[in-house]
Amino acid sequence: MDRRQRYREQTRDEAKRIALEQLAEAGPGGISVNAIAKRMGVTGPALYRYFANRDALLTDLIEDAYNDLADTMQAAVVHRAGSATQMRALATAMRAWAIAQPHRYLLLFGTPVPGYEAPIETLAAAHRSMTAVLATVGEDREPANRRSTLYRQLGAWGEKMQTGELTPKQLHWGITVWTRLHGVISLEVTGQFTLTGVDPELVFKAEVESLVAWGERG
Amino acid sequence: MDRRQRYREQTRDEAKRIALEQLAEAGPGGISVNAIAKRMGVTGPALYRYFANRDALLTDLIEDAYNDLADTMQAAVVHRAGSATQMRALATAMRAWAIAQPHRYLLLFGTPVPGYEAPIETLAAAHRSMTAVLATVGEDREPANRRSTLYRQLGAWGEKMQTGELTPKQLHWGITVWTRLHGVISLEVTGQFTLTGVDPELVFKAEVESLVAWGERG
DNA sequence: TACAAGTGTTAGAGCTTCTAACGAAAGCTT
DNA sequence: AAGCTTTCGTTAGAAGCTCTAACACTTGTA
Repeated sequence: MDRRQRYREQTRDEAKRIALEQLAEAGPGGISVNAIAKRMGVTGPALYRYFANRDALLTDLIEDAYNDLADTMQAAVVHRAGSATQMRALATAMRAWAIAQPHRYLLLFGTPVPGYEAPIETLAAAHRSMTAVLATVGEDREPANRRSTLYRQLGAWGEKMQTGELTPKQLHWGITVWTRLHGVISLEVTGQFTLTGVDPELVFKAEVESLVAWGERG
Repeated sequence: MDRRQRYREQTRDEAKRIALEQLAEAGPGGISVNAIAKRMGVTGPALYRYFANRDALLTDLIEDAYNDLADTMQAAVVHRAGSATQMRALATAMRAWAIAQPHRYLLLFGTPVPGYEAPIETLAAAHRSMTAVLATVGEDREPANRRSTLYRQLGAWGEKMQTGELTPKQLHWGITVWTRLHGVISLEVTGQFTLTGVDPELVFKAEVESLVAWGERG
């Protein structure tokens, strides 16, 4: 990494940092290349040497967020023993990440930014997230030999993901964990609980315990 | 309703209709007052006689969507007997509505449009949606007399909503139904299942059956 | 018939993304 | 060291956007 390249990285990072602030303040639509440049002390068109266009900047933000979330989830489950413990750690970490930066969570799971197509780079991050989820899966005490369409698709997915010895039932459980945690978190970060007066954290914790109880049944 | 007012309604409706097309094509950011006006055969500023500004137009779209979804859910559970049947009908209707117009579902539950604050008018719609969900709740065979914080908050919410004789446990179940259905639907409409090759409909149906089974246990 | 209300127009300020052309600085090669 | 190439920043400008102001025309009412 020579000098020029390092400087280039710094400029890109600073632009992204400011973009994240704008994102938090005014949503994805509030991110303006022009305004970022102004705050960096350069003119608007200068930034186009660093990002092909506004969409490219957004794509970078999304990729970073994917990786950051995957890191967080992975770190939460590693060095922990027992699927119940791992489940609680994973769930807590995931929600904490989302609550700390709702706009970033919504960048990943909210309204998709138009023109964005998940690039191959995010595949690795998605894979790491899912691996973290699958670490919380308990053992399959009575492997189902039912061969439904869903189980066949799950089997194919498992092979593609190289998940080792996990049964379709376990993979299905992983997806269920994912959808249920996301269900609560998503409604919380979009503010859908505020009208009810019910504390979303308590709802979330109850959902996690329900998952733990179900998981311990095998 | 005199002539002028009727004409005014028509103009507003046409503008909203075109806005929905733009929404489907390019997301919320793709909605342009100017472009709508041009397609209607008038100049840009003319539309500002009908909507105070772009945000007001978006707010109208959101309100309409809220009401439409509430109508759909309400219609799904009414004239049906048995909580399991009602649950399946509600879930199917909710998902069908979301899949048929993902952009509209995301207008409600995706990234919130900045500057939008849920007006009182949507309260009624939210209430009707929740009532539909609560219709699928089975009886509470052993009412918990546990007095946790969550149950106290649920109780207060129930009184505010005038839900009649529903116990906190039943209200909690209603919220759980809501978050779990939303969890799967939300990930489906944002395209998060596509990489897995697993059919979201099958995942959704499995989740519904899991809810039905849990509900029948009381 | 006269007046008021409603609806449309053009002009324009101020913002945006993004391209084109130009000048200056930094690094590499001979 | 001299010269060439790559990189980076500038200004100018096209084309779009939201939204306001001022003006004209049509419609409904007193």
